[in-house]
Amino acid sequence: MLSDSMRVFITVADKKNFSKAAKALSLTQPAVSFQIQTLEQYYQTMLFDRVNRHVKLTAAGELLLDYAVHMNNLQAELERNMQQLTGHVKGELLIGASTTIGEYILPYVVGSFKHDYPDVNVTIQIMNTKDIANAIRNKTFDLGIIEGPLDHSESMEVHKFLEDELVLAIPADHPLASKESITLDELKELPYITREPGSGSRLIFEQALIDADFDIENLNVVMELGSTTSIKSAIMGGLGISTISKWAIQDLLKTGKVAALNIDGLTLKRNFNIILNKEKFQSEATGKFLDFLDVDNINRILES
Amino acid sequence: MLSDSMRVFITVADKKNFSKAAKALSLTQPAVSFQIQTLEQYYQTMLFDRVNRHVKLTAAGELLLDYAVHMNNLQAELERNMQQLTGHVKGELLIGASTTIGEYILPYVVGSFKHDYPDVNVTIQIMNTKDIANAIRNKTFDLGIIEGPLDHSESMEVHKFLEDELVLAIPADHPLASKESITLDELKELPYITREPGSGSRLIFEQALIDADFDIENLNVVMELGSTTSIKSAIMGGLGISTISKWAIQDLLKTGKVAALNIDGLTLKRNFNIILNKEKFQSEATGKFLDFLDVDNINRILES
DNA sequence: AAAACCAATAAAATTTTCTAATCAAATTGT
DNA sequence: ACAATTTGATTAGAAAATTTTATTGGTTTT
Repeated sequence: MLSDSMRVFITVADKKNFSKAAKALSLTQPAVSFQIQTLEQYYQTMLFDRVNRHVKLTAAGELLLDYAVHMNNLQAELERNMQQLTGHVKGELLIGASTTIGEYILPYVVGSFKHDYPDVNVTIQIMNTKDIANAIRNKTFDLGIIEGPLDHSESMEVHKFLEDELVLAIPADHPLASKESITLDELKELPYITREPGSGSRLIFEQALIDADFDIENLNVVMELGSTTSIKSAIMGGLGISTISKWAIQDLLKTGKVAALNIDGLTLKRNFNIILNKEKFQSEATGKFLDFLDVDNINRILES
Repeated sequence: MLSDSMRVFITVADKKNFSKAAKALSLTQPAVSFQIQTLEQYYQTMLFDRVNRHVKLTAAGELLLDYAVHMNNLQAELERNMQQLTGHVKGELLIGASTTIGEYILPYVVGSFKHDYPDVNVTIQIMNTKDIANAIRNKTFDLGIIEGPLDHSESMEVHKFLEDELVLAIPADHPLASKESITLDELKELPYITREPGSGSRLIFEQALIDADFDIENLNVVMELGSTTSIKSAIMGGLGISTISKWAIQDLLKTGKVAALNIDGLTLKRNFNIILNKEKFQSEATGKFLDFLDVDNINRILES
């Protein structure tokens, strides 16, 4: 166990700001000031230059940080070994996830995981792919699950997760609902609800249309909505139809309220990917969660 | 900085006894119990088997000790680097020394050292060579200074320190006091005061007599005393003469109260040696003290 | 069987750490 | 230039943690 003052020091060095470090540690700023002063008195030297607007490590601060980080890593390693030895897995698990995964898949997975490992505190943060990648790079998050691929980057580890497929969601009482698939010509006639520009689902759909030499202008777009949930509501309200992740409409499919159709000639598949920072020491909780993300296990969970 | 509970844990693991660890840490036994319980609750496992009469590390305890020691070493290294960087040398310095060194040389050396490094807390413990060697092996002491050589041992580092010489101390008003040296025949007639059997000085003297083919029985032993100081008093009281380290009678020589004579045909020289544990990380205080023990420096100090 | 040893526990005292409230200095925006 | 904002230091009081004192119960030793 590292001393508290060291943990505070590492955070300040990271944030370069006493107040922000305090927030990150759930402390008040004076508490942080106090801990840093304690260290500075102990080592009889300034650890930070309090220069306008931000603080900067002194040479002594750099030296201390070096050792502090090293000790912190040792501590993490110890923690993992101890949990493996005793079987008591615990700690924090921070996951960054894209919308569909975070809203429609992870809640069930985490529920099941918490059943097996009740002392692991799981936090799911829903963000876009770029922010997730950054948080993984920073080691702020333990793992990320993104929709689609990641621009290649050093020190990132990518694992395939589930396969996703956009399907055409149609209200169950719609005349076309009984079909297996429809053609692009049939699609043209239907009132289509689209996601906002830049959304991953929209990009996939439009790219597939381009690949199929279909002019997007021919779509009968009746509405643009900013979230999967609002699109689902709109479909249920009979306002139109849309292409949407099969995972996002599991509930509606099960209760028979919507039908999922394929569109002839369009491939709307993509992969969900798990991303990790190779250089981050993984806690036992992260390790167990990764084991848990095994596709067979996930299917078992999502079916029940 | 290691947390307090870790420091307590290391001590208990070392002493295998809560109460003794408490004493070593200047705490009470319940405080130690509390710290260990805190760790055990944190890791959700027993760290010690409380078995009759002593405590024993569990597997989890062994694991923790491993990391605790590693972190402790890192901390010591950090401390040294920080002190080198800032120039603020401080901390504890525990020295084990043989009698003559501890009583007649080190006090002056330490006085001078404290002048240069006031924040280093120096403790001199006077013990016999065997105990000093053990304490160095245990890493309980930072360095030892012994009279005579050390039975060779792995992981021990030996440095030559000052040269010592036993001289015949005679009251200044004695008829022979004006001579440079006396013969063994002359010595036979003088009332000789001896140290207890097993004493280093006595061994050296007797070995020299054997080497010179002189029968010890021929000595006119009038008294046996257990310390250098008591022998000095006895000599001053005119009760007899004795062979004694030249360092031990510096004061009496300077004030002209005794004379130091050589004995023809006897070599009564030996070396003081500094011993260190190669595997112990040396603090900056130890490093600076070793620099201080440079022979030229010592002579300078002892002359003033 | 009595004495000695050892760790656990409970409650009180103490020390350490934290928060709330303010302050002063520096920066930013207008 | 001036008000608003940001940032860390300071101080007093509150809260939390650690430690001590005192005591108990279980072993082992004598």
